[in-house]
Order: sequence, then structure tokens, then C-alpha cells
Amino acid sequence: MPTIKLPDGSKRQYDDAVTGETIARDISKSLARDAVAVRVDEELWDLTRPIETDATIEIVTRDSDEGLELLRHDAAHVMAEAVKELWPETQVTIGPAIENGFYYDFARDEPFTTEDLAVIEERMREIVGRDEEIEREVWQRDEAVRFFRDQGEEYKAEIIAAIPAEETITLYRQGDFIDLCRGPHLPSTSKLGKAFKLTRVSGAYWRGDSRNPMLQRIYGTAWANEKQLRLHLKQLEEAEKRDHRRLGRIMDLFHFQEEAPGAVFWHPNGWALFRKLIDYMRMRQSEAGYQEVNTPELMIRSLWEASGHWETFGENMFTSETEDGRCYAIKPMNCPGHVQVFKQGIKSYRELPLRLAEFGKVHRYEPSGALHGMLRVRAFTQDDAHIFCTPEQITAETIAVCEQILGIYRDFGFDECLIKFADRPEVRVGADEVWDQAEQALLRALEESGLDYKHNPGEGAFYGPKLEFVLRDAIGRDWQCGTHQVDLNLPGRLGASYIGEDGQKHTPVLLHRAIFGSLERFIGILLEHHEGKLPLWLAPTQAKVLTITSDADAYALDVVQRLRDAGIDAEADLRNEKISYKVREHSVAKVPVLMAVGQREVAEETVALRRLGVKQQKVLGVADAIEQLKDEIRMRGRAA
RNA sequence: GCCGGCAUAGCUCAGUUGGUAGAGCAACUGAUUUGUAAUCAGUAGGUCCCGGGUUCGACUCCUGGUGCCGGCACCA
Repeated sequence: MPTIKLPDGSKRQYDDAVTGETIARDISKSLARDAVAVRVDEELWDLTRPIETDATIEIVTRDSDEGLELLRHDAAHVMAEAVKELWPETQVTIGPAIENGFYYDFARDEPFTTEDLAVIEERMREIVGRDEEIEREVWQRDEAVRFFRDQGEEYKAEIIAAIPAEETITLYRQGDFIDLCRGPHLPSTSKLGKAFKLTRVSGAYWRGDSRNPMLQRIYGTAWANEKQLRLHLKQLEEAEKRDHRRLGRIMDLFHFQEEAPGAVFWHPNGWALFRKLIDYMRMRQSEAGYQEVNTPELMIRSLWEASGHWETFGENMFTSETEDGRCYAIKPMNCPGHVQVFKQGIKSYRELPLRLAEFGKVHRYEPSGALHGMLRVRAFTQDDAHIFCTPEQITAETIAVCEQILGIYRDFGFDECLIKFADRPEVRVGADEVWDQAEQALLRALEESGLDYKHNPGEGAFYGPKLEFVLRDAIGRDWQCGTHQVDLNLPGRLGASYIGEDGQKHTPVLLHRAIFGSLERFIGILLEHHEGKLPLWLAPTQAKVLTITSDADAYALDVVQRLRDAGIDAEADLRNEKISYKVREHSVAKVPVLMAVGQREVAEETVALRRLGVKQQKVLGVADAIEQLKDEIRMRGRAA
């Protein structure tokens, strides 16, 4: 006689064991239709699984986050069933729900083609139409292992064999297809509905390890209803429009070419933007007590051996052998260089913290498959800085860095930033006790800052734990940019020391930090975030003065000169074209301010000002227009 | 690096069963002096990614490479 308690506090009595399905139906028809699972005392159950004792339950519907995840997981199973029907020799492995969809990894000699995707999708729709019941079964481990091995499903057998002994092994059966699964699942295949689509096929290593065989992964997207699916596909199209590679071409910012894979050729416009970022960061660093330095691009290999970079990343470093048989490496990092600067002369504790910054261009031989526009390159510029300090100063310096990073991101229009605390990786230098100290110091500082953070285990640098600053862009994508690392290893390895209050030599703490991370990457993210419509203060060309007739040429040039005198990057467009043509062209190129001048403006000493994306124009006196723009640039788009 | 796909004019893309390539936009020239997202006409523009092979003949077929794209792995 279970008593079922519902989320609204009401209770229902049942004479016998009852299923979520029955309860949903008792509540309402529409709930029964949208139900995909039931939460029983905090655990998700199949709708068809009998509830035998008193319980607090909640019906999970298809449009909830959890319901959607179940739906996507079901989609993965239905896809696996379809693939097994079409190509029975294929082995199935795993198929989870992911953000926006699902995937399934298959082992099969012959690769799936894009044409196969349509065939598989067709079969999936057929399976949904068959309305096969999805049934949960509890199996014995050995039996399950034998069952899958007998069918040639070696991967499945391996997974089951690895499940801890105390865990229940459940299989789910739908039609002739049976798969290992923790569940829960929808009651039948028809509940999946029609709102899914297979999107792409790719390779993926078995168990995510590059030493293992490569499987074939098929990705799909699945939604609660077709409207959501359409919306998602639309969003993908929109995302494509803000691709920084496309914007870079349209805005004439940069290009890539085959002779320099992973390296940017900056055009005048792009380099103007690049310089604006550097100018800005110079100012911010200077006000925060950093001193800028510059260190060699090429240093002898032994230095990189001493730092430990050679052992960990030697294969990813560009090197050059000279005639005298010496081997130099192009710097992949600036830290050893900064340590050399620090080591000049005897340092006193009074000089700490010493903050050295460098816009250092580094080169890393990244794997070819990792390259991705400006977001992953082989040659890039870091806004790198190293703070040499005492152990006592770690907290204050860390808090200052965190606050500065968040403030700077806000200036660029990124209001959301997630902080991750990444601790010791498997491959590392230094004793565990040193790592204990470094991790504790960093964590203490983080706690004291009062900022929210997430733990990212095992993702620290090889020489120390780090904070990762992950910003969220306008369409919800996350990008790791900034970093702040506590390093108790490199200063000692590279022989850095200072004289403490006690007159003794001590090894300084080294804090590594970068805010943009890579200028190239940050600019790529910035372009995508703003869809190319950069805030006025960052735009390479801030204003264009467009003539309506050639009578206004002299006046236009005068206005441009006045703008430039006021520190605004302006250019004239005197071409013999219609004003609508000029407006279109410069709007496409994302110039933020257009000033049209014709006979009226010449006579009245005004400009007809139009902002990017705004149809209305404002006629303003030249001096007023310049003041307004200057204010906006000074405020970087923020309210006073 | 691994799996798969792609590579034709500056850009976006067509190109039949193998017979040395075409459109739109951009560029250039001329006309047009124009009031807020494309004025009209004309001209020019190609190592069909690179190398090798098959063939009387290769953009097309085979083969080796390079780069890019989507993932996986990697990311100091």
C-alpha cells in the first residue's frame, strides 16, 4: 500500500505497487503524454518501474533539462539499434547524451559516410514508428559479459567486466536490440518523437585515449519538439555568421596562408586592433605596478632543459641548430627569460613583489589537427607577466590579479567569467610537499577573494597549480583565456633567489599570469562575441566620413582632420558613388560611425551621423559629434 | 598526430561519361554628382593546391604530399 507524495505536497494512496506512468495518467492526460521518467526519492526511475514502497515522486517531463537529457540518451540507443540493423557486423561501445544532443561510438572497419547518416536517420524514424517497448532487465555480470562476447561485442564485454562488483548491471531491451545501460529510459521508442537529426561523423579514440583504436562517432541533436530543433539549427547558422575567420576577411583584418600554417598575417586594420589591445593592457598593467620587459626569442636549449620545458614539451618546440653545433629553441614561454632578468643583481625582499610583464611572441609546434583559425595557432603573442614575491605575498597578489582580470573582461563586454582551480597533473616537476604548499596557498587566496570557483582536478601546469579564467560569450560558448599560476618549482630550478629580512638567501615564489592569454585568440573570441561589431573604442577605423556629392570633398577632409586631431581613427570616402552604396559597404565592413556630408552639412557645418546597425541619423554640429565620440571612447562604452 | 571530408578567378560557388573552364559579387575603365544597406555599360582576370603516374589527351582517373574544415587526442 504505497503512499505517493507529490511535489505540491499532495498525497495519493495506491493499493498495489504503482508505476510513474500510472501516477502521471491519474494526474492529467497531458502530463502522461509529456512524461519521460519519474524521480523517486531523488533517484530517476523508468516510468514503467513499479514503486512498491512509500515515496516522494516527481514526474519528469520531456521539456525539462533532465527529461531532455533522457530523450537524447534514448536517441543514442535508437541510433545504435538502427546501425546494428543496417550493419550487423558493427560493434557498439558507448553513447551518451551531450549538450544539445547525443553521440554513439561504433567500431567498424568501413567508415560511415555522410550518405549513411541519412540512411541511419531514416531507420531511426522507422524504429520510433514501431513504438518498441523499452524494458529494463537486471543481469548477472558474468552472464552479461558472456552474452556480449558471444555476439562479438568485445567493447561492451570490456565495459561490463570493469563495472565495480557491488553495482547492479542493467540492460535495456528495445525490439531485438539490447544494450548495457544505467538508465533510466523512456517507456517506448515512440516517445523519442521526431525532433532529432544526425549532424556529423568523426573519429574518436576508445576510452578517450590516443593509444587505443579509433572508433567512429556519429553525432546528432535531439529536442523535445520540432520547434526547438528548428530553433537550434537556426542558431547554428547564426553562429557560423560570426565565425572570426569570415569576419577577418570581411573586415580586412588578417589572413592565413599555406606557407605559415598556424601563423597570422595581420593587415593594417587587424594590426590597429591588435595595437589597441596592447595599448590598453600597457595602461592597466602600469597602473597595477607592472614593469614591461623584453626577452630573447631564441635561447640555448640547456636553459629549457633546466626549466623542465624541454622534457615535457621538447617535441613541441621549434629549434635551430647552428654551425657551431649548438641547439637553440624559439621560446614557447616567457618565464625563463623573466627569471634571467630577475637574477641580475642581488634582490632584496624589499624589492618584492617584483612584477615583470612582456608582450612576448611565442612559438609552439602544435599538432596539425589542433590548429583552428586564430583560436589555436602556432605563433602567438601573450600578455604575459611574472610576479616574484614572498610566500606571504601570494594571497594579496592573487586577489589583485583576479580582480584585475574580471574588470578587464568587463571592459571588453564579457560580463560572465567562471574561475576554475586546477591542481597537480600526473606529469609534473617538484616534490608533493611543494605541491601541497602551492595548492593550499592558491586555494587560500581564492577563498579569501570571496569569488566563486569550480574545481578542475589534475589540470594544473607541470610546475604549479593554476586558476583558469573562463569567459562566456554572447551565444553562451565558454573560452578559457586568463590564467594565474603559483609556481614554487621554476625559480629554484633556474637559480633565482632574494635576500630575506633575516639576511639569508630565499627562493622567491613565482606567479605566472596572463589576462588575454593569447592576443590572437582573444581577438578571435572578441570578434565572435561582438559579431564583428566592435565597441567604438576598439574599432580599427572608428569613423568614416562619406561625401554625398563632390562639392563636399574639401569639407569631408576637414572633418576627418578634426576627428584625427581629437584622437579618433577616421577616414574619408570621397568616391563618386551613391551615398546608399557607401553606407552599405562600410556597414558590411562594420565601421561603427558613419558621417555623411552633403551640401546641407557643408553650409551648416554639421554631419549626418549614423551608427552601425541603426537606421536613423542624427544631424550634429561637428564639434558636438567629436565630443560625444571622445566621451564614448574614454568610457569604453560604459555608463559614467 | 588520428578518423572523415574538402581544395576551380580576390570572395561565394557551377563544371556533364576524360577533349586545356564558367556565373554572381569584388577589381579595372567609362558614363552618372547621387541624401542613408548594391546606378548603368564595358574590360580584364585561372599553374583548376603541389609532385608523380595512366592516357593520343587529365580540373576530371590512380598515387604521394601540403593546406584547410568537422571531430578525437593534445594545449607549458
